[in-house]
Amino acid sequence: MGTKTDGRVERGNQSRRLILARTMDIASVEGLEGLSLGRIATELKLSKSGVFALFGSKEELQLATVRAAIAVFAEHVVTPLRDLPPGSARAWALARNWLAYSADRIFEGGCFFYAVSAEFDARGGPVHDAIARAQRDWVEYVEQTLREGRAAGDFTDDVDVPQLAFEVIALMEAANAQSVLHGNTSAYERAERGIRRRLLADATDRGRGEIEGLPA
Amino acid sequence: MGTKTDGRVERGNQSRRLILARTMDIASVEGLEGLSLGRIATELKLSKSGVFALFGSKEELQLATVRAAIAVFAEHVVTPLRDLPPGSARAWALARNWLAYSADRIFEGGCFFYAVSAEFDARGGPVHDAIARAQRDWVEYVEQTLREGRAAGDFTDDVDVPQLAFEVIALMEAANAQSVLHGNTSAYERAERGIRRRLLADATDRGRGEIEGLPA
DNA sequence: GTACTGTCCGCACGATCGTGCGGATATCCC
DNA sequence: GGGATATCCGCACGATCGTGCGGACAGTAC
Repeated sequence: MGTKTDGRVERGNQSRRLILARTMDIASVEGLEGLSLGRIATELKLSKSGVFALFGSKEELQLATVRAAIAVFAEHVVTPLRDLPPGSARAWALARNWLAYSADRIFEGGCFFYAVSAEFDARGGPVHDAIARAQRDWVEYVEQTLREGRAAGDFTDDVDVPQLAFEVIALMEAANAQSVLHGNTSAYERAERGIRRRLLADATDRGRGEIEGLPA
Repeated sequence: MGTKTDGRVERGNQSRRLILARTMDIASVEGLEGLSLGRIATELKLSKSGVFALFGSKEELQLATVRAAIAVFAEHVVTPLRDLPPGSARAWALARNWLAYSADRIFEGGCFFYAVSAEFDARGGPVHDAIARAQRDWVEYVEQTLREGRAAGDFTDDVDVPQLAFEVIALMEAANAQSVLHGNTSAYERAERGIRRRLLADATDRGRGEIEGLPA
């Protein structure tokens, strides 16, 4: 449909995008509760009530920030795999993408979801639910990637996919946590080595070759 | 020295203990920034200025909370190992203690340090430093345990101790994270299985026997 | 043109925050 | 006994918080 773009709405969307770009970075460092309408307005030279009006409530701003972060995450970690065929090499690339996403500080405070998951994990409410859903979707995606790799003959038939996904994700998040907390990058190498070995442990000869043929 | 107990400071210490018992639980759920003097005073039926006076500042209260949590952590995870000789069985017991410490919700929001590390990892200041120090000490303790296990002949001579410690800790924290976020306990079994397998991978025949002889 | 709608602002509100001060009370030292 | 010290309180302060209201302004629909 040639829905004419409403100039007013478009201007609002631009403001929303500007705000969310900032709130994602703030939340990755200080958490979603650290967001304050007054502070955001001051930093971006907007009025507090203007920021408020664009989202309706603080909670809605937090939810919008989570949704925006999901899009950024997907863009950096998932989308680049677009053209890779299923297999162990794809799983390996997924892990490397994630480590790069964390190490490159796409979000100022490292992985956005590590920060906000720990903040909201033990609470209730819509924000917790949105984060929990995102985390579940991510686990599901990793498991899906591994299952496809098994179907392609790169992982053994009796591989425990949820177990393998759990361990791979654990190593990734630990690398992010240690790196952000101590400001060093050695954890990424450890995670990479651990993940590589863990994938190889459940790989078939074919799957092993797919991984080992790639640059370390 | 027969330092007579001053009734005044003893009373103060009792109040401090009462307060810290509450702040540790609050912080494990809502973070150290979620602590508010007014709220604590109301919950414990104290005056806000009284709570304030006992710690001097909010930051000092946060630091005292971290110190108290370190003591609780050590009591549940480290102290029970007192009588176990060095070896792979000791390392395995350490991991199981940690998983029990998390699963039993010694702190209301799961592992205290997972919550506050994620909260303060990307910030500066004394609280960040205290948390980072605690984390470093913990990693150091795990590595020490593994080194002693190697010296006892339970792990291979060429075991990469920091790498092994990193992976074991990663699995523990991932179990805590997933369990608290989603309210299920299956992650603990996954972590246990993963840690067991990971320890066995670097164990000698002797070390393997030590672990496998124990109840699963 | 008029009527409507969405963005954005200025201003004010009640609540809560961390902190400081003065004093009441209890305990210790001499 | 008197003087010092530590706990704990009531009260008030300035700051910041999320939220609501009324209006200025711009773009849309007719």
